[in-house]
Amino acid sequence: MHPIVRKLSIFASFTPEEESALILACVRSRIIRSREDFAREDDPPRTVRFLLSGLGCRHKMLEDGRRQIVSFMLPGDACDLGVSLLETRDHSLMAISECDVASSSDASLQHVMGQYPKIRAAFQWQTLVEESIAREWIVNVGQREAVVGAAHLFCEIYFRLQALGMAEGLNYPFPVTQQELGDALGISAVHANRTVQELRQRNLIAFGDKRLTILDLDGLVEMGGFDPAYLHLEARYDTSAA
Amino acid sequence: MHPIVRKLSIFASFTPEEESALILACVRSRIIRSREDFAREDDPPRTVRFLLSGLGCRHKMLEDGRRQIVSFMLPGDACDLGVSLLETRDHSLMAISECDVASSSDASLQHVMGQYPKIRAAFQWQTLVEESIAREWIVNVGQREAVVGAAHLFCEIYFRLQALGMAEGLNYPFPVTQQELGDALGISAVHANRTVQELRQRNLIAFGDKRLTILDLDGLVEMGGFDPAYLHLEARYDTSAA
DNA sequence: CGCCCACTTGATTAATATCAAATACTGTGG
DNA sequence: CCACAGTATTTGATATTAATCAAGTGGGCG
Repeated sequence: MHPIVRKLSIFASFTPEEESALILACVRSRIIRSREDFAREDDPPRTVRFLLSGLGCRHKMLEDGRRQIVSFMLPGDACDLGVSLLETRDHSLMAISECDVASSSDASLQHVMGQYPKIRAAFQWQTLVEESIAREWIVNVGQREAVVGAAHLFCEIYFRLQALGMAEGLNYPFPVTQQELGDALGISAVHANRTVQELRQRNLIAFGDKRLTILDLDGLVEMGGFDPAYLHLEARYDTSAA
Repeated sequence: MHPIVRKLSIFASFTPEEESALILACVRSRIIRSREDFAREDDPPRTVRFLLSGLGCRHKMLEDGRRQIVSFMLPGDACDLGVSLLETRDHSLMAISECDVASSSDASLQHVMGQYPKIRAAFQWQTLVEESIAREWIVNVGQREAVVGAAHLFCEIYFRLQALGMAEGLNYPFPVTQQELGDALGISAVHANRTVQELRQRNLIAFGDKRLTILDLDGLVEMGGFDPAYLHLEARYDTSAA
């Protein structure tokens, strides 16, 4: 199944016609090298991009060189939904692993959404979920201490991949450096290292070789105070109305 | 001007017909007392609400009693845009001051958006800006130290009010307690107090009597590393296409 | 082989939390 | 108007968390 369809199918099921409309709206696809920024702050927002494969992130730099990663993008995620409504980008996009990124014009997406209300709803759903995840990150970074926040993050990625049918057991590719992990959790790389070690010592995870393995899902969920409700992974759209 | 129209007018200008369609979509309006939660996590999302007057916030509680405020809502802000697409709420809404809150059914909003593409675009814009603000909060809480984050927050509120034409000089109503300020910045109430005091000593702000006064806007902007670009306050919609 | 980068470890410092107590402010009933 | 209770703010002392500095280990790869 095409990654975009797979992602939106979390929200609703699509007819073959809708599926092909979705897929046809995405034109070019190009390979982004690992660690390459494929959109920078202040870039004029033109095309709408979709991550087809690999792991990406959104991040913001500060003047003093600090950086905050504000979300991770998984296969099927749209990178710039609706961005034509905004004058400028407010954050950058980076490929963590090598990524396959498709592009689409905003016009053709608008056209598809006009024709298929369910697709419009699905993209709107994706935007809302993204926002919900951002709010949860504020909590993660603002309130949870390092070990707890790390556990929460590992759970988030696991549940999102799981919903895509991409979790291989309790083991998933997670090629982030400890520096990047720190940038996502709002802590230093050194502290990220100690944090990972603590989770390892508690036999909750294994992390290395660019993979994360959950050794004790219940334990990790409890440690992170994780409740998957905010990911809104249940299908919602009334398909009879299509 | 009606608060909702005033807010969306940041994005685009509306014809009288569009304005009245917008206003008519909002039915009941009720007064919420200060500190009252008017939506709780796990509430089933039914109506779409709009803040007409007062100051509100979105917040999330943790099991241990900690709380994170994840955004402030100003007059004209929609509280639950598109929320009918989600099964459950993922955060609560609280009135900080006494608030006037209007309600609307999702159906009637859908109808208005179907009829007036510009209104659809305006609500989409609002959702995107909200998400951008959430991302900036992740940075604020994750990377900036307390004084800097506080300065940044005070700038954010100022620029947002300014865009609504509601900043009275450099002085605006800000009836949050220092506990709430701490909950927004991810710091303790005691530290919030010392933080406020530092900003006062530097002659950047005055804060008291439920108002915030900016004594030195340039200084505050610099202290907070504030760049208003992420608020996306420039009108964008091509009105000739209406 | 040797270099580069990520990871690891230890020691010290800085930021912030927590605990505790005192002071001011707000509204209310008498 | 005053006394009072309750809440918010302020201050000080101490504890914890995480940052920084510095040095060492280890693997992957030209």
